[in-house]
Amino acid sequence: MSAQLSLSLYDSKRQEKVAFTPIVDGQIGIYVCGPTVQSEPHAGHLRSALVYDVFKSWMAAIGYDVKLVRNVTDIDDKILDNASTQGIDWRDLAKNMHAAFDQAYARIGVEAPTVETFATEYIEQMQQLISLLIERGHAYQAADGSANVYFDSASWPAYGELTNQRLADMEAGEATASGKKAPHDFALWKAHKAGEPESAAWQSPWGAGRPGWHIECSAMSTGALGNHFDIHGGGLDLRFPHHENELAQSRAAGFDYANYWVHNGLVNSNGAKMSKSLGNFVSAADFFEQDARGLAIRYYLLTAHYRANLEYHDGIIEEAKANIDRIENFLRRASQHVANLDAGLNTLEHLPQKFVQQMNDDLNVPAALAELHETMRRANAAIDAGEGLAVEELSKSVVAMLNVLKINPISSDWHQGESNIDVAAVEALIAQRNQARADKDFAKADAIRDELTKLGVTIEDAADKTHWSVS
RNA sequence: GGUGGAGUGGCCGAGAGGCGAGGCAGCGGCCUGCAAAGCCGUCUACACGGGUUCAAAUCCCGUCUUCACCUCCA
Repeated sequence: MSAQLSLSLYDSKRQEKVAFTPIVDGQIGIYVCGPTVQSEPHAGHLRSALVYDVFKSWMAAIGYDVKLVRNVTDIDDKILDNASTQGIDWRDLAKNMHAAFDQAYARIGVEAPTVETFATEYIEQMQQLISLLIERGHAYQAADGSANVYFDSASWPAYGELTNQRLADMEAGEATASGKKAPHDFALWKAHKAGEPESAAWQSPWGAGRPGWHIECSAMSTGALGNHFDIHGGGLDLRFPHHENELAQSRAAGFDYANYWVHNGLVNSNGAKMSKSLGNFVSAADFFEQDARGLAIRYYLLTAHYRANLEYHDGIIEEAKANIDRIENFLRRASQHVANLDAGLNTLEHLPQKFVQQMNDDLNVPAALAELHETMRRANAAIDAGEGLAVEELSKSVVAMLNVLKINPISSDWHQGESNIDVAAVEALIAQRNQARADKDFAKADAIRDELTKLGVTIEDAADKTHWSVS
């Protein structure tokens, strides 16, 4: 039985872990809600993007042809507001923020999705979808004669099926505005408002305006993957109303839509969801200040299961760095015993069975990391015991696991960052120190080590030579 | 009020009826000129109260606490 047959996922709609079966054998189409490019990325954006990146690479590792579609919401109230506040064109704000996101993703090793869709490039499809919904009796133009078009939630009895809620039980919200029939009807098309830039309005059968948020995703996902696709993902906070509305309008339009829904947990700080008002907000920039290289950030973001919320506090990136150091130390040690360890080992044959099982079991990365550490421990012990065959096998397993998770510190993905260390000078000092050690002049040896420490150089005396690294 | 979660050792964090996940920090030891690295050991935890069972952190009932969503949110 091949590994790909045993992949299981927690489907948030069914609310249970289920065996995954693709629509087309050997292929997986995933749509995931990306960010609204209104301001700089934060810790949560990074985690979300990383989760689906790991999904994608794991599915590819076990033999699937994966098409990952991630959208960019580049037209939205907040974008217009923020641009207006900053006195710049909203399109420039969106473009700049999009670049900031891309850069942050790249720094933690998140690959570009197979396809990236932009809301502003799907206006045509959104309008067609809205027309279809009106035709089918599931949407209506506002009674006040404005260009607003709403989804008629009462016309769709299954509304609430994603999150197991009934309209009657939900909080009523404010009074209905702008010609809405019911409080939970949501905007498909929003009429252009006075004061908003002309560039943010598109002509439509209902009048000038712009799309509502939910319809964007229905149009982009089905546009890129077809009306029936495998997996829809996004942050836990998007389940309601965003995904519920997406599902309702897509089904009401006659689409099968997604077979599985997955939701990633949030990054919490002080036990609560980050927010600017609570003062527990962690930006991507805050992260990179602590780890310019990005690898420890990636490691940290992988330490919790993707569905669980992940706790952030000061020092936790340092802790992740300690793990990376341990991995790096191991690789340096192992490479003295095993040739070509840094070769592209990521095939299933080198992965421990337990690791494969854990990854297949709803992407249990923390448990897979436990297997990584366990294997490193055994490999270290084998090195101590001089068991060459075991050393080779275990070391290759370690490298294969690191490559699958893309946390291999010696991979070219993770350049050390620029350093102004004078290599020749460092090596000269080390040579002097080793001479002093040979002469048993330990006071001098220690003085040189202190000097190196001041330069930020950490040394390690092995049997044959002294290794050094920049901290 | 509704919906979905969570409470695990100093911290992070898996697991989910029996076999002490793992990491970080700490402590003891081996090794080493000393460090570092590594290994071994140690710290043996599952909110509370009942119940089921030969056996419960894991199942059942109840209680408490807490988070998310129902407004934009990854």
